[in-house]
Amino acid sequence: MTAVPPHPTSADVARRAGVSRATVSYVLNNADHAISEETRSRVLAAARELQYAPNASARSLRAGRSNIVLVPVPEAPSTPGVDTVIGHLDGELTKRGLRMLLHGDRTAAGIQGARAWAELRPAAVYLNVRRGTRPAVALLRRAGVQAVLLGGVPTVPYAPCVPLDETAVGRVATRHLLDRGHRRLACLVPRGLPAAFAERRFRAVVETAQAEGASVERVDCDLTTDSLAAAVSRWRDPVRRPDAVYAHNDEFAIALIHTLHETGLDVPRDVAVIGSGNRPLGALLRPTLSTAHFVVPDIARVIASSIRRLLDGQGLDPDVATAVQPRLVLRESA
Amino acid sequence: MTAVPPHPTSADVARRAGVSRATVSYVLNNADHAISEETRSRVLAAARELQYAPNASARSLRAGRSNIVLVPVPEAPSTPGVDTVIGHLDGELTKRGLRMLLHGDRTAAGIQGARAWAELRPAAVYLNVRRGTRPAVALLRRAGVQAVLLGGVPTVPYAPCVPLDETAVGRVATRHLLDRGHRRLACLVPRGLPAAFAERRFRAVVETAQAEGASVERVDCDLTTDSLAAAVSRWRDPVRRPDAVYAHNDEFAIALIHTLHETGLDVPRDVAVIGSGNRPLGALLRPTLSTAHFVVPDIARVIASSIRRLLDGQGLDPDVATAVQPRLVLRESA
DNA sequence: CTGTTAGCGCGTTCAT
DNA sequence: ATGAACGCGCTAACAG
Repeated sequence: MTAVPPHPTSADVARRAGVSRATVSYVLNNADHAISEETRSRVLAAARELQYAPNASARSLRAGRSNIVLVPVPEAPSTPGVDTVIGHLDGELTKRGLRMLLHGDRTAAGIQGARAWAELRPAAVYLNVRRGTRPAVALLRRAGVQAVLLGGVPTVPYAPCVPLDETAVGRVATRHLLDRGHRRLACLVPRGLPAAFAERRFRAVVETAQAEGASVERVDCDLTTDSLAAAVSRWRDPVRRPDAVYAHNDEFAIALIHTLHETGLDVPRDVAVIGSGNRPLGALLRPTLSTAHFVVPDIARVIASSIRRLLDGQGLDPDVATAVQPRLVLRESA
Repeated sequence: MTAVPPHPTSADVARRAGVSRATVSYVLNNADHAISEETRSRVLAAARELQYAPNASARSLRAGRSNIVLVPVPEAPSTPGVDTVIGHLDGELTKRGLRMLLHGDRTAAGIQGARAWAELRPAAVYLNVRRGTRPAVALLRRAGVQAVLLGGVPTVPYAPCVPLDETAVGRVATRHLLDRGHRRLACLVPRGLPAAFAERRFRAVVETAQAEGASVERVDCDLTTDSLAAAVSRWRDPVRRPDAVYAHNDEFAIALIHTLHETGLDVPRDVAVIGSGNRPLGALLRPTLSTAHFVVPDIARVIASSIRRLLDGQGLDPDVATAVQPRLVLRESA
């Protein structure tokens, strides 16, 4: 019996089983190649005894490809928590024989990022279009990444895109407020988040409102009592008070409703409020919160299936267009 | 000028620059070996033109190690959102010359998981002790992983541990309630989360309470109006009412306070309430919420520095013990 | 001092 | 069921 080596390789397994490395390889991952049951079990036993784990580097170096889908961790918190999307995405990818790997560096982007991502030679990369610039995509392709899928807007011509528009929740919510006849709107613009994030959402609200001739008061604020109270206090005067507020997300919506109540204003009678994200608390607190949100499981599914399809030489999953539409949940607050 | 190859390798760069592959390698990553400025810039130019990205597989295959810290994505949502920990951890690891990679499969654990993680031959692995069983750790070590750091409890003898005990927030919160003289406690046990998670927290509360001769009513519930209303309705009778409630987390605490108010009970006069997590909303809604929470940035820092130290042949960061202590934030609700 | 040759690391696969 | 070559980057040893 051979001594147990520190880092067992397929050669060690072969030695222990008394066969060649080729045989080991065939037994472990090529069901096609016929190997006698006898040898087969000897190899498996040896592998188990040595706690052999194949070296992914050597394997993908030889194969020239891997089953890795690389996902750079998003830079900013997006509407549905990163947790959720990631969790669902992983499950969907696993079903399709792919392994998700999240790349830690949140700041990597463009060419710099592409170099870092390309080093891992993944089969596919899914990333936000803002980080997936044209040269970045070109570099990834040249490095042998078979599928580069971009998420977000704008849709660009140089790579397939899942047009997941975070500002869409703002548009949908605003359209609802307009449908209810509100013409004097306000929009919270949180300072805590990366500025561009809140800013884009605000602009989407403004555009949607202006198309109907409605006005939008901009309210910069934090998720603190003082900040919101300052904003709300001037709304005690009915002349300066908006009909309805888009609160950016459900946390701010809940905080805003609370602050309005403390100021003596009623929701939705005096001011309607709508959020985004469909957090459970919104369904519970009174008045219950109307909200616009993405359907995370559906989005994860179409992303995963699109990646699978791209690897198989097909196009995007046709369900993408409908899956990325935000849903409106109407409750008491607006 | 050479034609532009599809997957440029160091050989292509060498050809284009008119030098050997060895020279390319020296220029790109061995500052020690002297190369003339002339050649040097030719190589760099060639690399840039070809958008050359080295192959991490080939590199780590040759080197026998990598600078990758592999972190299997946690199975369950833990007290501080996975997002937060991950974000901070990445920053801290980057500072120390390490690259964080998150492994997608949430279900992988034990020997099965270890095999999957070992394939990537990371320099280090950080994972929860529940998934890092003794054989799993052994397999990782045998595969050449230099540092295996476990998080969570219990502390085990076969690997270094960061004793990050999620139930500690429950203990600290409960101790506070006891200090305030409350002896009839209740504890919410959410059904939504993986059962074991809520269960463990509950048991910690019971143990802490019993040590002082206090009782704990168990309240299984969801984050819905009906569920909480059902639990709270019987508390209208002062005889059956607890003095104080540990609500598992801030969302449930907020929901509970809301439900208590609707039932006509005052917080903290009739019932005190305390949560966990220190969510911003808790500081804003009235009554403001007392809460116990982990200091995420500190935890991330000691994990990263411990990994670095383990790789350098030293022991855990001595600050670990203090960093994992939960903090108590006292406000109006308890 | 500058640059090249040669061989390694590990798993896969073709041809024998 | 096996020997041998291959994929790609690193580096010790060596030559000019």
